Amino acid sequence: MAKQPAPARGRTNDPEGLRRRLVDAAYAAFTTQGYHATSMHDLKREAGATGGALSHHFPTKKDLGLAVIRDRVADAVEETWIEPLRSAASASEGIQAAFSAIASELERRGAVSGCPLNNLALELSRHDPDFRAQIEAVFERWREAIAERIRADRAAGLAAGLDPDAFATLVVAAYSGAMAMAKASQDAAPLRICAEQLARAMQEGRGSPAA
Amino acid sequence: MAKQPAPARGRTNDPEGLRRRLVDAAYAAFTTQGYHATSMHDLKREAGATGGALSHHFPTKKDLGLAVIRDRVADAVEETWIEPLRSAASASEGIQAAFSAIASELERRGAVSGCPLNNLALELSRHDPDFRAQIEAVFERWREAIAERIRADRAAGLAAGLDPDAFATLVVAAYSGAMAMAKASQDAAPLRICAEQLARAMQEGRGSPAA
DNA sequence: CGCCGAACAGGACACTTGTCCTGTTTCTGA
DNA sequence: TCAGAAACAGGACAAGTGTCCTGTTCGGCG
Repeated sequence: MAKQPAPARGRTNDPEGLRRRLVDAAYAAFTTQGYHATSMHDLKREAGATGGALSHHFPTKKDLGLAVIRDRVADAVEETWIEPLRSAASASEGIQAAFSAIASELERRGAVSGCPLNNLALELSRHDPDFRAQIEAVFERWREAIAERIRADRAAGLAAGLDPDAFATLVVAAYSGAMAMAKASQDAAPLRICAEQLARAMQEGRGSPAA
Repeated sequence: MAKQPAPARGRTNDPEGLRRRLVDAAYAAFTTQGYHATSMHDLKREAGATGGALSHHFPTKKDLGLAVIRDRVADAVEETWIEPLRSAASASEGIQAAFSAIASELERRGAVSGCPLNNLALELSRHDPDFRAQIEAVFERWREAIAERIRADRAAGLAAGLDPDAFATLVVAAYSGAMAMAKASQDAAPLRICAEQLARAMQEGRGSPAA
């Protein structure tokens, strides 16, 4: 008499795993389609999760969005920018390597979804103060990593004409903007062009210190 | 006996006026909150229009979005970038003027909503091919105007070391990216910093022609 | 073994979304 | 003057939206 709604025999509790699948699905969807353009229903389906599970791990959509920025976007910046900068022979080479790797990756996959951080930044910065704070922190970490690398070069006698903080801001801005142009044209050319222009600026900046 | 639903006595047909109010409201909302975050209901209320009127002028939301890009975003780029470039004494001064005017405007109003073109570009480029084509056209017109101004300078013997097209790409990218950073930090500083770095690059580029 | 909280199932819920439809009013041209 | 089209009113509509709620099951601990 009592309803027995499919015993769900194979279920096994896996909090970390399910949470990871949810954040992965959300990261992919938010950074390609956008935050508002992605529905919770799609995420549930993509991650193979039910409403109850989703609600348990992330009570609101905003919680999921914050987790995406903190756990995925920050790592993406770390992986594509900060690590290459660390392992390169100079700031200039590290910057070129980062640009080049991403441009090649875009050309390989044939579509440009844009910079994950930038995508979420423009959509959510004014939407919610918590989002804004998280995003700003990632931008700042990125910028500071580049500036620090330039300072290291200066200590070694390179790039004496560059203002580390100011030029790092330019690098981040040029990359973000170039990616926006690349997304609009669905072509990696703006990235390659900006990389080359930045290289030229750094090369000329190797002279005497700035005013 | 027959229903007489408020005779609406004061009504006067004003197609152009109502259409303009609708596009104005949509431009303001799309560029500050975003396309998907803005509802048709809000736009109706803001523009003082009814569903019938909105549906008459813009059958779908996409039609309204395309009108915003074509009739407002393109004009905004014209006004804030192309005109200043035309009236300046040199490309460098025009670029500085554009950056400076916008940074001052942001500081005056105390909030950074971001570059209208960039906001819509990141949200809609991958959402719909028609949007992407419109946005790409605006980007290209913007970039080409800068390149053309640099070519004019070269013809006059200035900035001989600059590649007009490549540097114009860098300018557009730096501005777009700086605006994204400004939006995330709610501070115009990235704009001013990038403007100064671009000025330095142009100054150093006044030497011998590039390789 | 018994137990209890965490993990998850599955659907109800109220609300909003964009679009469309039927009328009514205004304007233009013949 | 008088159709007839364009401009607009106002609400209906289905299809979603995000969130919440009541159960059921798993897993560790005494």
